[in-house]
Amino acid sequence: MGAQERTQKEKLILDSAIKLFIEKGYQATKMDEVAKSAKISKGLTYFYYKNKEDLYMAVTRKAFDGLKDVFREVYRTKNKNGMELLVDLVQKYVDFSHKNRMFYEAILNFMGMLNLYNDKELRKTIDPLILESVHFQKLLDVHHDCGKIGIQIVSQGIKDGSIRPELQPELTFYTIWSMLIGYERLSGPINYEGKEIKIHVDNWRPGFIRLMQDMLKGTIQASRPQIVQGSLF
Amino acid sequence: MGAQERTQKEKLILDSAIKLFIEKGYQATKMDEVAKSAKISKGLTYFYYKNKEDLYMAVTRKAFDGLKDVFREVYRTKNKNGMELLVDLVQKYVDFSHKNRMFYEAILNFMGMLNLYNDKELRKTIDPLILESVHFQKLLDVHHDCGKIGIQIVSQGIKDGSIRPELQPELTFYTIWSMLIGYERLSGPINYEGKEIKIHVDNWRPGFIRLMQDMLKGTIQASRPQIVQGSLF
DNA sequence: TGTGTTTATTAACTTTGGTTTAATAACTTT
DNA sequence: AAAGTTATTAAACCAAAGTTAATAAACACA
Repeated sequence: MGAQERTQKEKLILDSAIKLFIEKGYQATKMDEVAKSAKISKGLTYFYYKNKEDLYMAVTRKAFDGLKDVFREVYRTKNKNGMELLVDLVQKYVDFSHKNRMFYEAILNFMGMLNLYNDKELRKTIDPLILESVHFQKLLDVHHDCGKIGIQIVSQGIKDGSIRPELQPELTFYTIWSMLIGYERLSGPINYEGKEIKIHVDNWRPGFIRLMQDMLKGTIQASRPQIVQGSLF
Repeated sequence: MGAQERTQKEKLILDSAIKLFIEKGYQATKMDEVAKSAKISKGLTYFYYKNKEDLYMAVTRKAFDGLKDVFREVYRTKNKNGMELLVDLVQKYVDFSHKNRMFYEAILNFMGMLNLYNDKELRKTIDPLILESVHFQKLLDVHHDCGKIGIQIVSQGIKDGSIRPELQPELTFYTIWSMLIGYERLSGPINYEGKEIKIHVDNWRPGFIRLMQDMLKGTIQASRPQIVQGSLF
């Protein structure tokens, strides 16, 4: 059996895992089920993946590759200035995270691991098998690639004058990214004491983007009020 | 045995769990160990807590109470305008998250659960035992309280003129909070291909706060460049 | 102070589910 | 076709979460 067939079996297992992770989440998905869904024995999944977490890393890698496509797609757009590209990126990023909840959860989980990974002491808490994993290694690259593209977009915005020149592209892009991560985490309809409070994505997003633009532009259009449909109190 | 003693045993178990979670993390901490550390039998931990996750919810509750204290402490400060309070909050929030890594991790995890909780379909993926848990219920309150305080601070800033008046307090505060969440997640020294890239908290934080201020103020001091000590590329 | 009742506590048991193993089948190479 | 390598399975293993059934301690209250 050649490498071709090997990767096909791997993919079969991966697809089964993805299907189940989307349906029931990582924890609730059992290796038995993955194997059953892929119509192989449980043991074989351990031939292709070191353990359950390694399988999850493979899923995460697919997820992050998808996110990188979003970055690339935006970056390729012609006839837009840096600020416009950044707004596009925000829109597409949020869309991605909403349309691929499980994938995005995996990406966030990986970023949590990165935090540990980048700390000499805390790195020890990560399963060494995972650190060796080809998927984890690739994820480091892809994460870095995304950062690189984002920074390029900010740089471009500074060059074309759509972003104020005294900003430092690295810090600025990472701040934008951090906003996005938090935005995604906090957004969604918020329920409290039965009643739904309308800090919903669809309300929040325009204001969020406006705030980001204000932050990056040299001037503020103070006369444009935010659109609000509901109030918290 | 009265309610007094019951809560004392509960607290004993909780403290043991916290100690171990800090040392080795949630996953790596075994219920056996928690019991042993509390010098009781394993079965008894299941008398006081429904299951391991319920115990974790109790820990999370303590964590979020601590975060709420940060919010309250800032809000009580006299002789500062809204913008200054907000900057204080950011500083204290980030300090809290750094000094209480495990607690903050628990808070973020809870926010992830909230995302599921607020979605009719995804709510089903949460263990029903947890949804009933008094700790989970209390967490909904505390989360809400924090939001309330933050929104009050922004409102105050608008009243005293330190934050531009056309901003909507709810959306604005949630945007700030989302920035904080992401900032915390992305910050820390970033290692890539062996070399350490200096997007480190200590570099990033001043620029981060400046960007936030720019976003909220009517005017931008374009002449203050960000302090940068390293470059990505 | 004795008795019934509720609450606390334990040790031993059960179950679940990730991981290993040892044996076998299939394919490759020479 | 024999030897070697890779793929595959069923069954065993085992760690750790969770349950149970029996007992002890506390309590109520007559």
